[in-house]
Amino acid sequence: MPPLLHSPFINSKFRDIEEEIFSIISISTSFNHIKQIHARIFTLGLHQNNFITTKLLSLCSSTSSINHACLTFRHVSNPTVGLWNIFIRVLSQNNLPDETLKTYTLMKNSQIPPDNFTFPFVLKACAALPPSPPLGRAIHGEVIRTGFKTDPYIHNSLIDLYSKTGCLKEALFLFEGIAVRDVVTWNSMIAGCFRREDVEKGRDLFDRMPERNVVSWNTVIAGYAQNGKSPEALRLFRRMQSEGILPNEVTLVSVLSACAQAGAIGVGKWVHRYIERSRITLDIYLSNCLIDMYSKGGSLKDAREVFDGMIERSVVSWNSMISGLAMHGCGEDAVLLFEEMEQAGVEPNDITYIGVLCACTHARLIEEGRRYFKQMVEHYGCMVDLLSRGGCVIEAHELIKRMPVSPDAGIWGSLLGACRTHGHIELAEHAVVQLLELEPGNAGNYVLLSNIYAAKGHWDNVEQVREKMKGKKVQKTPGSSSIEIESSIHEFVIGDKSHTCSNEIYDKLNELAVQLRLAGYVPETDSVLHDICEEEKENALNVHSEKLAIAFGLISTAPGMPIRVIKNLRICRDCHSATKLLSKIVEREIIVRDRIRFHHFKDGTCSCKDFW
DNA sequence: TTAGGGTTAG
Repeated sequence: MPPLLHSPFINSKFRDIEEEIFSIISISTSFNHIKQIHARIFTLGLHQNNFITTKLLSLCSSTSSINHACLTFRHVSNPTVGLWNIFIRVLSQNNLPDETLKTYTLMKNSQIPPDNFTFPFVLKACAALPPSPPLGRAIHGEVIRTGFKTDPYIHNSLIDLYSKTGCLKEALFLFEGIAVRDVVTWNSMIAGCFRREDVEKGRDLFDRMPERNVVSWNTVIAGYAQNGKSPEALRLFRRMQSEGILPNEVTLVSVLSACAQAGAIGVGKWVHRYIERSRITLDIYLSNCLIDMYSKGGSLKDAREVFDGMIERSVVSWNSMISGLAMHGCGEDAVLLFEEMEQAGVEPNDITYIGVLCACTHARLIEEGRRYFKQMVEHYGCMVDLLSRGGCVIEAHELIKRMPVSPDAGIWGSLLGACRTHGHIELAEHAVVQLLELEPGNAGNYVLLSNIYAAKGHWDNVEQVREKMKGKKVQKTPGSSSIEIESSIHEFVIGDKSHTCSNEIYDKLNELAVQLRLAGYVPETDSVLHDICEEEKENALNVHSEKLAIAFGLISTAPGMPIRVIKNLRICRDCHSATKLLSKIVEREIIVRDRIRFHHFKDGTCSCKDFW
């Protein structure tokens, strides 16, 4: 890089020294430039110059040269309130809440009273700190004492603070309490509602707001996506487009995340093409989302293409690709990629380890799993899952007992799931007792226990569990399956007759049932929870949501086209064996994504090799 | 100089 300050062009053009420095700062882009400029400022004795220091601090901020910003600020003997504010802004915007608050205290100790520009950044820092409610309230008190509570920026910052720290009531109180609300006020409040999972309230505000900008749309689309309501997120995205609002990078990140959740690869591909032909930068967030969308949509090849094409990768990029490979049963490739990641010097985090252990679980790499586990003692939960699903239920339980920390619900859940597969009633009851203490409202735990009793024919116990569920007002998550046809998501629940093509779907199902029987299919009725007769059990199995989605897929797509179905829970054993046979009968590849992994059914077999 | 929206997991 050429030395900026010795450029004859610059020296001759700017006689006035202050103006020269200012011009150089305005064209500088790197830390190297800053060092040169700073040396010159010192030589010329300009380090007390407020105007120049202000510009230099802003440059430090935009190049993330925080240590240099501290150095610069420390050399000013009597900083003005404006300079304090800029320094506080640099710290706050660079995600250093502790330093921000320390500097704020230092400012007050130097007898410089804060002004309306100080508080927004101090409040932002409060929102980023864990013990923030009391701290935030203390600063709120100072805002009131100093008479700034009506400042619109500060008011918005307070709403944002309370909504980010879980005090939605306080945020709403402030929101309701002002006469003039700008678009930021509304956006902050809506984001707060979605963050606290109050989707209805967030939507109500969004519908009522007088004027919306791209951030408003992004907030509500992200809100739905993050609350697991991807079809609504995608609907809003379509509405946003029909209203002529141009999406930006942030919009598309949430849209892709919704596509990944819903397995909507058609919409996802459209977004990918949109990015390529628009002015949107394919940044690291977007690339990561594309990887996730393609792997969850069933196209590992496209995911890998995006990953391989990335110039810069974050830990999230590696995690998404590793989990993608694991999800598709490519355990060895996932492990290889993990090793590549370590060689690239990227520090793995807990999510990486979860991905790697999942890869070992799905590919039966028990020994490798044990080896990696030694590197990740804190990830006991995954190890319990690996052992449990591999059939080593007792060993898994022993491991839980040996754990140096209290096992969480996930660990007991893994053990319970394995007990179901391997029929360990006593251990299952033990796991349920632990689980119900940790998460009394989770219906899944009751359902698993009930399934174990049902599989063993202990109907009295099934009834007891059902009564307990009723008594505690626990509701089971209904199983549902969805399929994307021409960019629309069609969702089915068990016995669903609400679809407009319902008659055709049931005709197809009946036709398939006959073909299945002829091919030697025997229903696995122990997948049915209820205490009903065998024939009724068969009927209940026939109308499972995944079967409805597959039947709809068959009648809505051309012969030979693959069928992709997304299920919110695990695929049941009966649907698994029926789908294997179906893939052969109808000569189609059927790809089912369940809650944990993919099943690629082809020519009568499944990629999971009946182990999942 | 001043506020709001983004990715990966069992």
